[in-house]
Amino acid sequence: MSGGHRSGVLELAVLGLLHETPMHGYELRKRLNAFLGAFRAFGYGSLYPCLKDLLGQGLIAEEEPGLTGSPLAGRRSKIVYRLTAEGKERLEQLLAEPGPAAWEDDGFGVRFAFFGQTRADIRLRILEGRRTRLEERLDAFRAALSRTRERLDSYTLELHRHGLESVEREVRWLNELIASERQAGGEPGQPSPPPGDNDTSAGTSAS
Amino acid sequence: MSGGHRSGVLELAVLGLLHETPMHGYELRKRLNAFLGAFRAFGYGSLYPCLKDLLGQGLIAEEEPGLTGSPLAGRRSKIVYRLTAEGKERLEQLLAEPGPAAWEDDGFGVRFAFFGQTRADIRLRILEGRRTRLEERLDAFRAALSRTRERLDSYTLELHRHGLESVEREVRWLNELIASERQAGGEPGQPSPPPGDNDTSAGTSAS
DNA sequence: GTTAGCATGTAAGGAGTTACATGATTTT
DNA sequence: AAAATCATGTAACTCCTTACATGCTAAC
Repeated sequence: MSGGHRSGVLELAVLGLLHETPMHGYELRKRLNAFLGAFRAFGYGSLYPCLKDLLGQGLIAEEEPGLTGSPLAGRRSKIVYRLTAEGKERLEQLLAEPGPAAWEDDGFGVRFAFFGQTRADIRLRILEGRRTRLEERLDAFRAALSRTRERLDSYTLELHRHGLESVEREVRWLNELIASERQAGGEPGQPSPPPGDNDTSAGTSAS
Repeated sequence: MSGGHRSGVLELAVLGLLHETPMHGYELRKRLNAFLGAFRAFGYGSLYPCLKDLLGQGLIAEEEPGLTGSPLAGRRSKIVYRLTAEGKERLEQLLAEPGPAAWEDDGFGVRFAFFGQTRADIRLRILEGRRTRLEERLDAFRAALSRTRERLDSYTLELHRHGLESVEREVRWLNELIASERQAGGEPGQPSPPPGDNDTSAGTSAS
């Protein structure tokens, strides 16, 4: 009934950021790109339609500055959005969602970035799901590689080797995170005990 | 004049694969996904429209089995495509194209996979372009990070740290490849002297 | 002779991107 | 008051994905 529901990374990221504090679109976009940083970036052409959509779904609302009867209330140039109760509910649902969405590159990335707002047991489930996903990918890939090995030239092989190594690297990273999560205690309900990551000796991951 | 020109990764990959040998669509798709492997995958819904399009542009052609007058010539169930002369030209143009397309994640990936068909000087230019691109990304990212550092929780920071490390890793990889290319001699015109990659001691990239 | 997998396609739509258009506010 | 940049939006388009529809061919 309200426009096509934009179910991607953006919706989640917007809800997550607005959960921390209300903001207007322009600022939201900057925070967004600082937040997702390395692995994703959005333009206004994506953000504003998304906001419109979320507004239509009642997940966010325009913040009323409390001057309904005031003579200046006609049209302000900044529109500050805040998360509604429904929005908060939806955010929690999205963050906890078990499906494949949470293991895909993008979906995992956003969810990880919001781990600070996520329950410990769900964090663990997402990390493990992601690891499983990557290991499946590795298996499928290695199988495919051994099937077609002789038909590929050395550049292609080098590309694949590098890709493989990157994925293996991420698996090791996940293993460390999972261990760290487990060690930090399994009590659910804790919003965010940060990973035990202050040691300055972590530059070289030996072996 | 002919359908919307699909200027993405797919077109290039299809042309590149058909340059090696003629194939029908089904096989092409398998080869495609084995070839791009880790970093990209396509379905028939992408491939067949692309073939149609390339056909319309005269870059590929259906292979005639030479029985125009034969009674069985009505409709075969396998359609084998081959690269035309125009297609070969376009392939070379795309592989050599200097623009940003060659430094983007996907564009770079395909081009690298086809380095075996690429002139040495162009290989070098692409590798260096990609490196520059990544270094710009690193700079922008580190700058953004130091600007907003205190507003991010430890999970977000961890995500960024990992992303940064991945990019730094790719830069090191590129550096090795560039050195290897330079060492293999700057004579242009050589289609594919493989990177000096037969040493079995390369398993651990120390430091 | 029917399941399994080869082989070719199309229609609808999702998720953003690019380019453009426009007004409000601050800086110089 | 001109320039910069903050702020909001839209229309068109890109490029690919999903789901579906359909015949052929080989195996059991």
